[in-house]
Amino acid sequence: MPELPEIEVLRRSLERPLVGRRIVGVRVRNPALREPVDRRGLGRAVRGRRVSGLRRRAKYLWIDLEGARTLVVHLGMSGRLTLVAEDAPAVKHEHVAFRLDDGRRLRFRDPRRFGLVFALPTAGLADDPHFAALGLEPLDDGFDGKALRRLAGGRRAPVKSFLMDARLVVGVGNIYASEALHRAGIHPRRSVARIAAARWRGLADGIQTTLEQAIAEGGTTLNDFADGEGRTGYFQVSLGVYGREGEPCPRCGAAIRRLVLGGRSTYYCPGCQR
DNA sequence: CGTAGACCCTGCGCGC
DNA sequence: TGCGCGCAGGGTCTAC
Repeated sequence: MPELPEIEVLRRSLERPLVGRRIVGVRVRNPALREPVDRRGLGRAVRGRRVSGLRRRAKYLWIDLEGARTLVVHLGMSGRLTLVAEDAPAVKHEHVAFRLDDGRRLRFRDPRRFGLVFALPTAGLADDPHFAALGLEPLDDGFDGKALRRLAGGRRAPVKSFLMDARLVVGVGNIYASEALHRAGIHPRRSVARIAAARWRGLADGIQTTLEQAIAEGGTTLNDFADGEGRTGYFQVSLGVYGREGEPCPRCGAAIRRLVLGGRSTYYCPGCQR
């Protein structure tokens, strides 16, 4: 479900309603996420604290709290974080819920339970194992062709696998890797050892443009992505290749193909991606 | 070291 | 209507 644009859309949608609110209670209905939720630790870290700000790092949402704590949420594949009325009945797979001081509830729902919910001292975020080894943020200054080429030095992996390796570049998942490569005109299986400097520049641009457009369009809603207020995105309409096997390429008209790379479906245009 | 594959889990759509 | 299969936007771990 969620890649960088979806988490960024979520962050922006929750900023207004959450900042200044106090978390008055936490309910963990099922702690069996990708890593077990620490009931006591989570409650102690967040109960009674006011939200001071929301940040995004890679595909993680950082909810900063007064008192130097940060609530970390990762949506995994199927996670959703939405604000609902406090007395709204719990839904299936609502594993964690945060009660707020304004009569609303922040609901974490995640059928596949690949997501994460935990809290840390804010000062310790950078050193936490979840974040210490993360790669470049594509929307930060300094993300350009040069930086990518440097990262690729000595590697031979297919460029799509390279883009999806979070130790190198963060936030680019299965949809946007295919989309950015299509925009840049690079074949997903091309080895990073065989990409010239000018094409690295085009790829860096393609990644940024794709992610920025997706954010502007509210993210991609294939099945059920929605922001914090339940609004769906519409970037799926702008997808050039993802999920479009057999359809004509919007740029050159050739039939889009699907292949499997690293166990993930990969879409590309044989006409304009080399 | 870099890379490929298995695995975690539930739900959905498809063909039969 | 039901069943089995393949597939799904994440990340981590292991074996080579």
